[in-house]
Amino acid sequence: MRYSRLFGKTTKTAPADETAKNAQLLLKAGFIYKEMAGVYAYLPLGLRVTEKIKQIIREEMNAVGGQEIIMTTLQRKELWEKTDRWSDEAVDIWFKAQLKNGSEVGLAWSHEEPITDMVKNYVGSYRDLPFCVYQFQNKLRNETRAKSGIMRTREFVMKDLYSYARNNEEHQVIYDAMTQAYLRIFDRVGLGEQTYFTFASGGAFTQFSHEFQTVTPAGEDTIYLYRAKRLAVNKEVLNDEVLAQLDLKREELEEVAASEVGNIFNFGTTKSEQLGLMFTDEDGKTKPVVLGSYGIGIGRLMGVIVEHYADERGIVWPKSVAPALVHIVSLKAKDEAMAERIEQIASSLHDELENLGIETIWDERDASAGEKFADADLIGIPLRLVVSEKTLKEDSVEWKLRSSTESRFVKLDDVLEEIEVYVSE
RNA sequence: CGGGAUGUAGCUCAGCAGGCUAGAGCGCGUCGUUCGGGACGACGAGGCCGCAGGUUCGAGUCCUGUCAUCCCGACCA
Repeated sequence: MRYSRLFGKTTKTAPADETAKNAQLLLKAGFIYKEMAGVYAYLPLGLRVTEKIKQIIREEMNAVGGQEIIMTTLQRKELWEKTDRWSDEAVDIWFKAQLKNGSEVGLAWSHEEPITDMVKNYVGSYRDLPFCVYQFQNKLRNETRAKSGIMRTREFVMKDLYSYARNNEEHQVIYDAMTQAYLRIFDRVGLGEQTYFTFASGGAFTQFSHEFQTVTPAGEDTIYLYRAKRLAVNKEVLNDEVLAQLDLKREELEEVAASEVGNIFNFGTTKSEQLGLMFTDEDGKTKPVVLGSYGIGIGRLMGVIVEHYADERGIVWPKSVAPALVHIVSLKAKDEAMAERIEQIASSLHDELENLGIETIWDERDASAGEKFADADLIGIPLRLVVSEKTLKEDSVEWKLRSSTESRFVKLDDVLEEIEVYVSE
């Protein structure tokens, strides 16, 4: 991708009405556009990152048997009435709309009810179970106060997976597999170290649900860490009884701010019973299906990655989710022949990398070195290669990782091979 | 939903005891000089001063309303 053709521009100043670091950086770097409070559009660079994150999640969900679908944004009122969640008193974040004929519809804030109702059409026998379906879909939530940039928004893409099992034992096997898959996901996007399996409020169905909380000052939640066991307890459920149950001592816990990047629930059979999702078991008896729900907010996860890795110069993307892996910067030269050679080397390097399937941005603008470096630092692509008079005099390019302050020269003859090694690491 | 603050150029902001034709920096365009960490000069384009109403000879400036944005709190499967 030629930088000069890239849709989206960097800016020197961050918008005054954004204070969250993630949104300031993503706006300055041209990854997102703010449509209104808590509603952001994704530009090419931002979209690439979300697609990388989604692909990682997709791979892990598929690996534990998830099958991807996509539900609808418009939802039927009657389904939510069956579970007593249609009224604004019960769920205060509803967006609702009307059809031309006057009937009310809901705009999806969750898909538990519709998906479970749909599933009824395809489940009759124990032979149809268990299974897991998931989607990446917009959630619309009429939050009274959006905040923290892209961390808490009114419209966002969520991966939500739903598991349907014959009994609690079967459900638990899936639940545990999902837990492991989630840990792999957070590990792969670069947040494994600081993301904790956290005991949280379980709602009406079970004592606990489990959250995946990433430790960050930008987080809205307060959790208590038990680092050695890689566990945490959300403040909302912390009491002596819970501590005893989990075999934790209060003085061993560490209070930190964290952001909830994932949440998994056991719904038991309550919702199935409310909506009439039953199956005939081997013994010929009719039983309710055991339901589990597993969510990850894509935008929030992206925001947390930005918050965690950014430095004073800008964003620093982990390789796994970076919008591109290589950022080529070609510099100007006084000498016309030299300028032409720089252009030619940079251009062919760019083409060769793209042909190898290595996403590359080439900053070929007629801009000063400082400006290009500043933009490269802001955008945060992992590997920066400079092609200039200085480097070509040594038949080299300058190799610098965004996460490091050091740079070195790599011979033109070796650079492709070194990049391939770097990319596959 | 309660409290606080702010709306002036694409962005960051200045403006005033109410008074000439509304300003700066950045960004943008043209030309020239520069050329490895956001260079410099010249010229230029760009404004329903959030919106509506009111007070006044006169409103970006005062008053009322309204909309929007941010922060704190409440809320948060």
